[in-house]
Amino acid sequence: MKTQTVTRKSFRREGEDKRREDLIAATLECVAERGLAGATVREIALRADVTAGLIRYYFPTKDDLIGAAYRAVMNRMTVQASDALQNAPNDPRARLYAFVTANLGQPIMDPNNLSLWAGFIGLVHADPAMAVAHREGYLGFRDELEALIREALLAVGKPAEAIHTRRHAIAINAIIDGLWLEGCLAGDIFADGELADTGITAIEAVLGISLKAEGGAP
Amino acid sequence: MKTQTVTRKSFRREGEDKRREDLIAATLECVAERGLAGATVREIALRADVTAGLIRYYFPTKDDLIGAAYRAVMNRMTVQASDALQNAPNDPRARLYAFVTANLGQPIMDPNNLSLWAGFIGLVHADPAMAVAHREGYLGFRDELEALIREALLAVGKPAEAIHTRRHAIAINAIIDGLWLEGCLAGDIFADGELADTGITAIEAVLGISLKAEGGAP
DNA sequence: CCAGTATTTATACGCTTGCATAATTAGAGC
DNA sequence: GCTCTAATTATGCAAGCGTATAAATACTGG
Repeated sequence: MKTQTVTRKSFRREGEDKRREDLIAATLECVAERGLAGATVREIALRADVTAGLIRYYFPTKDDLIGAAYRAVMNRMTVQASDALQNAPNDPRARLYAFVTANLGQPIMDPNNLSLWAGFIGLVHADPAMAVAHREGYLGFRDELEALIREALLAVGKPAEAIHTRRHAIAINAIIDGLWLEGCLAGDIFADGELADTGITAIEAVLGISLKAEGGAP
Repeated sequence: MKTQTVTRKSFRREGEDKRREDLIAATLECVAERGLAGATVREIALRADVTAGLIRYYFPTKDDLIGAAYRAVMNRMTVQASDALQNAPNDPRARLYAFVTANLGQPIMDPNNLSLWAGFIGLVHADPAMAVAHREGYLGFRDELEALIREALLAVGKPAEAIHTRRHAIAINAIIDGLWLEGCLAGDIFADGELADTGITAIEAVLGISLKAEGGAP
């Protein structure tokens, strides 16, 4: 008769996609709470209720997991912004308005997102693969923004040549990024909606059109 | 007769300030080249041509050294921007112009600076001491900017009440931060001076005044 | 219900890390 | 030139890291 001296952790088998998602989610939790350095394989495994060895079964190396997590964050923010567009009215100016305010409010403007983003950005300079991942995300965002800007300009009968819309996209992207940063880092010193409001006002000034009321062109 | 079996590293005693500066400089090198994770006490000591133990003689803990390095970076950027102000003409609008372009050009807009900044920002959320250091730097920068904005507005006879200048400072700070970010991350895809130019144009639009030519008020 | 396999656990190894502490030495002051 | 002390080196340690690999187990298809 054999006594059960040690008990092995019971477990359930999960689909590959589910596990990957869980592991990425656990990684994001770690980074958000304790910085990139706090995202150790053991801590990640603990949060995912899994043993450390399993991580390597799904991700060849820890850096692969980290990279996947980065892409997940960026993708999530992109999707959230796109969702706001889906629910926006059909008017081009209203769509640009919705896009901007979505990026400057919850859940995109969140300290956790910034921690994640900053931790990864710090690696961009050293890791070429991360650099590629980042550039793609940045250009994708800016292109989407530029399209919105063009349509908004055309809607009020303003010229919208590529040379100008590119410049506008660069500037407005900067406004969004900058305000997003400020809000993530010190959201408590701003009134609710103040940053989104500030962003809209600044963007209206840059484009020379109104985004809220009717009638922008003279 | 005693043979010299092992040779001990020869060294010179240095002043406390000099050593601290050297150690901070070595830290910044490490972070810039290989990210925050690459800044280990041993690597830092190597670059400073010193043994690892000495670090603890000047900084109680590694985090203290990291924090000091962060403050040094921010301070350096602040000083460089202030230098640009010193050499600027006395006209308020020219001074704001100089401040903006200085922050959006070399040596402030540099990938290394971003790596350092991002690495540290990633810690802000987890480490209260870093959070304090950051907030002080941020508010200091914004206050300086707000003062420049007020003077520029007054110079052209525009109203410059605190409620408005604060908003302007928030927006323009965002423009500068956002463009600085873009330039640091992907400076190669922009023409020389393009970002500074874009920034000036956007800021002029936000304030409704010209910063280059004479005569801004109607 | 049984076998086979993909998934998961468990264990261990080698390395690096930050930090402590003892031994040494350069340089200042008398 | 001697002495004393503060600055520096050298050595070691315990903890935590990522990764490798073998053993165990839950599920799938027949």
